[in-house]
Amino acid sequence: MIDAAGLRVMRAIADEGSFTAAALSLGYSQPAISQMVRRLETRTGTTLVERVGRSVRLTEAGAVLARHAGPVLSALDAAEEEVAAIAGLRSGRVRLMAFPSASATLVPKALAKVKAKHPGVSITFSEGEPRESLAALRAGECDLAVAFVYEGTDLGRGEEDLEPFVTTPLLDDEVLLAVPRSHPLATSTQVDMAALQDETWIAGCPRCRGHLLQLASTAGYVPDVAYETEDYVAVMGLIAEGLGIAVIPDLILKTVHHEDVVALPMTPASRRHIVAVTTPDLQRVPAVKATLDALVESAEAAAKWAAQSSGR
Amino acid sequence: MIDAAGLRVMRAIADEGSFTAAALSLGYSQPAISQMVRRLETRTGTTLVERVGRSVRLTEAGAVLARHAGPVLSALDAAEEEVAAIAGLRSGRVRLMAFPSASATLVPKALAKVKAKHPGVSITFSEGEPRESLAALRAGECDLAVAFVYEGTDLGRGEEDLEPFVTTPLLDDEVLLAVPRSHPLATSTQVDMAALQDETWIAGCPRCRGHLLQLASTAGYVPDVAYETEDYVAVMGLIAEGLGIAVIPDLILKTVHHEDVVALPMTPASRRHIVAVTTPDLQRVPAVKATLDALVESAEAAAKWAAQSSGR
DNA sequence: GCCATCCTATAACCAGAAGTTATCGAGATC
DNA sequence: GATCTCGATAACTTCTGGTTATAGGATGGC
Repeated sequence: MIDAAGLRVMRAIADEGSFTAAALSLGYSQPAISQMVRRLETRTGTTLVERVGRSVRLTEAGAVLARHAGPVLSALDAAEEEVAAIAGLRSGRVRLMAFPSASATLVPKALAKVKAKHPGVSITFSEGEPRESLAALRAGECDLAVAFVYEGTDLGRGEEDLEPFVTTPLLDDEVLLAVPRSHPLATSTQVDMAALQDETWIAGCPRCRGHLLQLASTAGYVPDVAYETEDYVAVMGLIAEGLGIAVIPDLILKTVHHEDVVALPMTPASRRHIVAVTTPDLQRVPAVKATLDALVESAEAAAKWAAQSSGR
Repeated sequence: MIDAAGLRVMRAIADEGSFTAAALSLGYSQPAISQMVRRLETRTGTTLVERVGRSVRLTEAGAVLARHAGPVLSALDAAEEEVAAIAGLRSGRVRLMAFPSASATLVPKALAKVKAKHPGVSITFSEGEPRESLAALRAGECDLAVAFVYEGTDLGRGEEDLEPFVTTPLLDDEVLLAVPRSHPLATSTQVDMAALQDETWIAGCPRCRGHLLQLASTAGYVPDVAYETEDYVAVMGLIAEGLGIAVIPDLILKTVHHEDVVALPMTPASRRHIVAVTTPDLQRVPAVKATLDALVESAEAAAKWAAQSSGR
């Protein structure tokens, strides 16, 4: 019934003492004020201003409205400013989730970028395997997830449903075969998956295990998985001791290096795609967008560095 | 830019959890909410709600708006209620001025009526001769004045300018000649003004003095005014002691009665009109209107009583 | 796996709020 | 008494904020 614009007008009249001056101070024309007051008067059913001579004076009811204008308008301004701060990246919060090996380099770099560019934006970060982070995204407990998809597992179908989300490719991570330096194949430049039928295998996380099974399946056999651990330091240790071999993404090999383990390209080549996942709506939230952009930048830098490093 | 309606919608969405439920709770249709949110989003330049599956969830910015809705809306409601109270006569203040002899009966009766009917309305009352009360009315220091005009002095012209005001007749007060019981004319039923050329006069307030001068002037002489006082009790005392005679309005004679003074009708008959005066705007203010109505009622009752009393 | 159901988005439309310019009339000023 | 200023009014335009009707996508039961 009564709105902020009305209060603003009444306050201007109280402050300025005339319709014309109030109109000027609000950037309106004089008749606009005249009509607005009349509208308010019919709405409230009371006289709000007293037209005396060529000036006007507020009645009691009019003074009441003018008096209430202050609190209401400043509260509105506060709300507007708060939203503007979020829109202008002077404020805002992003809840980011990423799988563990992404946390090592990609995420920290991106966080640093955002922090440098938009100090007001706070990012809360937690680790989680793709399955968890996507569930959190779906549940609204997370705004942006860094996940991965193994090449070959159909995007959009299968265990994780990427349908309601938008994915942004970050890195293509080649999956390599990790064997002990003492292994007969350690000197090969390339290894055929089909030639590994009799090996003993070490599997990583459940999804990685699934990927291994799929690779073997395409090659026509079921691998003998002797060990399972999500701790890749442990995996490297196991390999170094000759207890088995494993398929390990390049990105992980870059972080947990072991001198007694060599990594070899495989045929058929296998990759995992590291992607940032969010919803179309959240992607438009400035802070989320900024974080996403930072992730893309960091990923590009990492890819360049990787290319150089593999080049020499 | 951002208004109360928008906040109300955002709060409803936050409370109800869906556009449809919010629409229902606000009495709108569902598309109205949908559009309102979109409008707000384009205005703020930020995503406010996250459309997830068949439900919606507020983003950080959306939550900010919903959070601010409470204070703003309740402040608006308070303003509205306060104005409604004034409009509904549950509140309100009237600044009433009346000339002294009106204060004796007319005004107290009217005040009592208003107080009984609208206990929330407070009336501040002060005495003042017509000149003062009209000045106060003009200056906005008074909402309603009870004044009088002597018949013969042109309404609307002369010393007090009644032009910008609206006047409501209250009583017609006959002006009588007050003489001591011992006066030769005391037994007359009617006295001609022309026959009083050689009397010694007592004048009341300046205006009453002016009226006396005018009456004498029409009768063709200048009266010998020996005493002037605004205190009518004193006037009566002076008359009773045979120090002079006076023209006194009936209403005053009713209140300050003296057994040694008799009041006689005069020819030509002279009256003063007692009126309530206010501005067209103020007359529409409920509390002022109620007080005015009460004055009219009290005046009618007084007139009836006077008719009976003069009848027997 | 399909169908019923529930939710949001969109289109097309409509009324009224809210602004404009142009002009009038009344008060105040010199 | 002429002039200047201020408010009211009229006529018109624009755009906000609603409506109904309908399409489209997600969810959940059978």
